[in-house]
Amino acid sequence: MTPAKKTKGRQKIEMTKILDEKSLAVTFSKRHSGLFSKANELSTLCGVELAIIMFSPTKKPISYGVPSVEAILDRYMEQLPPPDPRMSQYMESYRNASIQQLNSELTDMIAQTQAEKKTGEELDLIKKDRQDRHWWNAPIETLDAEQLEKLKAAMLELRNSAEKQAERLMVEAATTSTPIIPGFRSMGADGAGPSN
Amino acid sequence: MTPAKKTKGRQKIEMTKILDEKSLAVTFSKRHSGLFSKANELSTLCGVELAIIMFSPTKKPISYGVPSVEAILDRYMEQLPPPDPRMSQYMESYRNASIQQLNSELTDMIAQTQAEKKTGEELDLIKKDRQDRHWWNAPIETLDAEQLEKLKAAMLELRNSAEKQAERLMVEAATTSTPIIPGFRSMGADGAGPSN
DNA sequence: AACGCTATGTTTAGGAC
DNA sequence: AGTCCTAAACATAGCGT
Repeated sequence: MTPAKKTKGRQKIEMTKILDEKSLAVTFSKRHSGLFSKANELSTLCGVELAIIMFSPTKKPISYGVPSVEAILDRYMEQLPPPDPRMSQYMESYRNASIQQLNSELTDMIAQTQAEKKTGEELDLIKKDRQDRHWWNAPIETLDAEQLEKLKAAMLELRNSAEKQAERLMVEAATTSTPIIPGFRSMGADGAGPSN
Repeated sequence: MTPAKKTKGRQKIEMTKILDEKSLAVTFSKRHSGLFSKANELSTLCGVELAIIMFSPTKKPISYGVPSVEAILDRYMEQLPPPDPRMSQYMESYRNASIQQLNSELTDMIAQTQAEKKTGEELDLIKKDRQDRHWWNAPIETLDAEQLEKLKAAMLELRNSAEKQAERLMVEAATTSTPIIPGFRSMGADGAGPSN
């Protein structure tokens, strides 16, 4: 007998550009989310940091990144050409001084986030006592996993935008003949200025 | 009769970080190439330009890009999110926590910059050519005392923009709903992108 | 454009080289 | 780390909503 199949099921398709605009849109929609899903799995399974940037058929930029696209891009570009020695000199002191510390705090927080997830139920009890405060205003210990994720993401964003800002500003400082802050002379501690 | 299966076939695995270092390496190897393969298919089927950048478990950078990673990154860089002008009372505690620390360390670094200035002489000796495909890679001719002066100003600027960035990010983190796929960012989803 | 559906194509865990 | 193998898990084409 014939089971009378309801659909044709998945059909094999040729691996060339889809011409029909309609089905191209559908395929892109399905496959791009599939790709992101795969990326997410790879990231969580292997603890890997990655970023995907693409431009849809309608030229719209779509991106996915763990911990963030910016973080990956910055890290990727850092290791390409050996930057100017002077640049690394200042960036290094910058990183070693402030950013790295912020980074280590984040690392601890991230580790803590993992732990919190597992014992997430205990947190519900603690939360009740602190509801008069905004979540990010509360001690880390009282935040639930979701909130910690947001905070973590925010701080990671902050760290990377700070790094990027620093790079941009320092390049400007070194290449621009126009003062970044018109009228700015020096800061209190210095008072030296262009001494030589 | 028992068909006596030769293998267990594909087994379902838990979607958490793989602990066993051996199988993690294997899984990464298989899945990362699988991901690239999917990316390639998406690219050819839909004529889409995309780039994937990742850092392997051994921290090695691996990338895939059509037509090239650089092309995608450059194009992506051109559209950046505008800062959020409205700030609020939410930042009070955050300032007092992280930014304040960043601030003080920035101050220390600026002081350190003063010391660096003394060795500014040798900077003139270093003049190397290199590619400057990215803005922050632009050649830096010299870093004389006057430019160091500007650098300090830039540092102060950095501190300010870091605060503003922090405010924006924290507000976003506090108001944004949890994404289905952590880390997913579509230009249409967050409303920040200028799109085409 | 997103979601549901089913049948089928594709990927991959586990194991062996 | 790459390749081959099997069988089960998973992704998705084509269709309807």
